[in-house]
Amino acid sequence: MKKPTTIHDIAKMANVSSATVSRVLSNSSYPVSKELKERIQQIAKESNYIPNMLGKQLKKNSSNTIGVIIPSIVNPFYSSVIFGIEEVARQNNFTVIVCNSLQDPALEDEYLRTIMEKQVKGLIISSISKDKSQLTQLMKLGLNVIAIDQKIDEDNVNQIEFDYHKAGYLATKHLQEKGHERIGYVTSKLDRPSRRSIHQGYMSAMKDAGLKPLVVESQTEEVYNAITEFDTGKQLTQKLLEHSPQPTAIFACNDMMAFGVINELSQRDIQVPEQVSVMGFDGIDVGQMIHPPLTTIKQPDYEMGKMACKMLLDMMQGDDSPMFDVMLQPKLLERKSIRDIRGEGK
Amino acid sequence: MKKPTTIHDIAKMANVSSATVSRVLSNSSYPVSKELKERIQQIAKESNYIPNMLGKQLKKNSSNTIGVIIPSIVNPFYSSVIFGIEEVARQNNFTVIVCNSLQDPALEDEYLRTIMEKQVKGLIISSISKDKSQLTQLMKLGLNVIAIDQKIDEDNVNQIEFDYHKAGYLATKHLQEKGHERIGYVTSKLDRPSRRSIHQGYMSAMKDAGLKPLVVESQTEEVYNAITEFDTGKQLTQKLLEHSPQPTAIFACNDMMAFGVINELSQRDIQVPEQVSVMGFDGIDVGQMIHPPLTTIKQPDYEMGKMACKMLLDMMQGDDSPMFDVMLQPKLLERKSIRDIRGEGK
DNA sequence: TTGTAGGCGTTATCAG
DNA sequence: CTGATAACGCCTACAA
Repeated sequence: MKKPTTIHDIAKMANVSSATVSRVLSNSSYPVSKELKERIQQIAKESNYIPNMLGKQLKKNSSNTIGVIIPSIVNPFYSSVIFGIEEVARQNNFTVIVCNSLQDPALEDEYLRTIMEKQVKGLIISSISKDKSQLTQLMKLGLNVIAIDQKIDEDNVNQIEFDYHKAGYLATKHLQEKGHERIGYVTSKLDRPSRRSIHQGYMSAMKDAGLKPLVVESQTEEVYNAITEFDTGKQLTQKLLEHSPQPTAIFACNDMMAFGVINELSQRDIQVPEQVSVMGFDGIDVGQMIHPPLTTIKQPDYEMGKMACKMLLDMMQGDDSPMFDVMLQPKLLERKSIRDIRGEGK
Repeated sequence: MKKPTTIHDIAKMANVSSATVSRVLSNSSYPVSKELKERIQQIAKESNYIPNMLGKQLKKNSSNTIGVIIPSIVNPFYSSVIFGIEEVARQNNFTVIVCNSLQDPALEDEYLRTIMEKQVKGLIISSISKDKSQLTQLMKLGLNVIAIDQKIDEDNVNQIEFDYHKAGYLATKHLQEKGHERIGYVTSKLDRPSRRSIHQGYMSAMKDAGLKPLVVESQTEEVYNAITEFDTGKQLTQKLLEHSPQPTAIFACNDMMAFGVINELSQRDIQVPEQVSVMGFDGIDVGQMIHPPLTTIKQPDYEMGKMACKMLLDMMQGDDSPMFDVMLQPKLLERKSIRDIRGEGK
């Protein structure tokens, strides 16, 4: 395991100065005679030269790296986002550092620190912590920030959000259009802006249609966990069914929960969608593999990742054309878990 | 956006040399008087000093970063692995760079290159490319490598694998113990060692029990994609059902495919598990949310990530205690998709 | 077109 | 205990 070759080594071998080698090997526009250029490239190849980015980056004071802080990569929603980010990053010769904050503000801060130390100049974050003081301070030191999913109300932070309100509205509206009037909404704790927005979307749609809302909210705070969501879905369904008259449709705040809803209904021999319709939220793949395939709302997660990364790179290039926040629009994935009950006695 | 403070700035403010500042701020064991130490720490804090790792790392020639190359982070199996890796990495002040190779050897090589350039000294890889020449060359240059999931037959590469063979055996055996004799195996293309091992496990178990194997293999090569697996499951089930007498149990090479199997059976009004039992493979969360909950084989993915990272860090510390390859053992998750048919006329 | 030399921020060696 | 000073690998005025 000998020392790696540097531009100086190559300079010696070629009997030129290291400056010239640098100019050739870094594809500088600086003029170098063709003959020399080729010789140097040749030698570099033969000696398996690998540039040391630390040197380069120290000099340039930037690291061709972007940081991504999200609650948990295990949440398929976020892994799609990252997938999009990573794709764009790679195309631009950037590298991605992934950080799972686990919804823990302390961890989030710790990661922010490491990111700064590593001279990362761009960050995509779905932040959960209330206190944005560290973040704003770091921005003053030159950190470019794009907030995804969870809004950050600070100047110079560009947002790229989902239109949760519209999504909630859209889902509810769709159920109404299929003739449903008693539509229940089951949701995990309304302790995050995104969840509150969906809820509000539901409320607006009900109000606009002159219908009485029926909401059941879970009180347990939890870190993302598929099974928990599922169980919550079951429990909330139980509660919901205590109401009389029973709803003809149930809208769940995420797909896992919708699975729970369907499961609970089946266990009580209530047919979906014959007796009760179910609307999900998220559009995860398995939704189309269950029975009945789940009608749901799809948020463009992968696209969010790509767009976030593009915006971030623009921002870092000091592209001073003004930036705008983006609100990504939801899409209805119509499958088979909702029944059209128009024109029926019910 | 002014220049960041360096140890020199702090040195000036404290009227000491930058050497002393370095010794204090890097927690060196080098003796510094208590009084000075405190003063420097104080000033560092007041001036919001953030160390520049590029400088440090250039000097030390290492980057406190590990690289992870996997086919795709969208595959929940790999996102669990990464989750485990990231956790251990963080605890040891390491940072993780994630690379999606998309099963493309060219991309894999590209990533390897960037990783080396960034002076990353440790790599965890699930490699898909046949040609390991670049990898071995990089190892000579000091790259520490742990291979996960996909075996790499090179010296100095430590393996941490799943026991796919045993897993396949275990699954088949379980079906047999429930009285099944005509057990079909549906699998995606047997073009990877892992898949071949499961298949062989199945074959051994059938042979040991004196039963005739019944295998249907997909011929399409594909990148990981949940829906594709599902559809493949459906198609292969169709084929399988053409055989007579029909199997009483179907074992699928992954859970998504098992979902497809179940779906196809339901569509043909074949009850699971009453008429045909189904065994999955992977243990993804949603398996317990479908109907019937899927009996399956769980590979310890998260643990694999943790272990891989621990081993890698040991390796990088030049811990010269000999390393051993690890074979992680599968576990049967018994749920409701398999029926006990012992003592029946069938 | 090429070379020289200084510096990016940090640590380590060697004197004081 | 503290301080100069020389690296680490690369880039870039500036000079030739």
